Amino acid sequence: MAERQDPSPRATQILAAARRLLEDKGPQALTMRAVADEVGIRAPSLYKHFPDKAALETALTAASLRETAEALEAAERAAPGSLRALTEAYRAYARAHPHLYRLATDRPLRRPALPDGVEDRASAPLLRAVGGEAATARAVWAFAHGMVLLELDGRFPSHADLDAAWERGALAFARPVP
Amino acid sequence: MAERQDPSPRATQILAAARRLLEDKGPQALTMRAVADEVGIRAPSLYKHFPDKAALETALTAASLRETAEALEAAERAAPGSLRALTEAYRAYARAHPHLYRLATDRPLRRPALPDGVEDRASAPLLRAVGGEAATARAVWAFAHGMVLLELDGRFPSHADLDAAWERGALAFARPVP
DNA sequence: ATTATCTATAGATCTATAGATAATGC
DNA sequence: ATTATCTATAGATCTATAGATAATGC
Repeated sequence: MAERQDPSPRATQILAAARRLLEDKGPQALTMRAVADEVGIRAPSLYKHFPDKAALETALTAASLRETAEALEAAERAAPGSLRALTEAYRAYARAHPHLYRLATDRPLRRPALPDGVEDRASAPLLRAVGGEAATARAVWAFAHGMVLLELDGRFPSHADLDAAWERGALAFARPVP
Repeated sequence: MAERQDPSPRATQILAAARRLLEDKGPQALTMRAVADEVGIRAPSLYKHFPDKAALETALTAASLRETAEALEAAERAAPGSLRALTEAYRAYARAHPHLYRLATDRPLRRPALPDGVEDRASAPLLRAVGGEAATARAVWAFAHGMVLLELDGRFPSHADLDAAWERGALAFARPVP
């Protein structure tokens, strides 16, 4: 679903404050009160601009998916057809915005409240890189998502060579199914 | 780190109640009050058996990792060397215990409080199935983790053929790196 | 003696609404 | 007129500790 209308300057400001809080201090710091403080108004006033906290989170999710799409599109332009370039770009975006990445990807999506096409746009470069094989694109997506989460959570042994694991995955999916 | 001692019957009972709550109603239902209610005591009494809520969660995490290891070992026995059998078993365990799986895998680990070797035990069957290539084992692990989370969260399109994606991943990592 | 349990409660928060007041736009 | 903002507050919870009391084990 498309954005109903241009967001007001205040709404934009609120969203920026929410993003700052989330990115700097994590999801537990993203409270309506803290957002209001950051903007310089009282918490109840936020409800004139967003119906509830979930709406704020959905807007942040949409922004993150859009930026992921942009990062992948840029990687595709720089190295057309390279799966490795896409996984590198995906990893770099997630590491640069860990909390935002998690908010956007590590839970169910409120699809009806998202702008039209943002999901498709984010997955399109990957799908092109694997020659349109949907099953392969989904497998690569899962691989990259899993790598990012395990990496962010420190779940790999500290001595693990993560570059090698990323490389191995990109390589495994690069060759067409025999 | 090994369990300091045999858990008391009460501690076992508390853990079972916590698990029931988590599995049946999700993480937000796992409160000290609810656990106590389930056991039939008052919340403050729980603290005679577990130092805090985190200790309870860590015990649940350890149980989940142990069960995952057991499921993978069983799959390995049934179909030695089959990567596909392992990913199937992994998926089946996660789907049978979605909330427990998430608690155990989708966040940082309190390693010092875990029983010795439980992490290694869970990853060993995978490592064996890929001929001891650590990078490949980590890539497969990430793939499986990502698939499970995306599946549990309903992030794939509803028409997506998830069996095909799982199959594609197992196939991609089954052939040795060229 | 020691341990488990209980009552009472501290101490923190959160999201969101109601209703009044001030500011802005026609 | 309409919109944004404010104060006040409802209504929910949570985790965890203090200190008293009951039950159990030597």
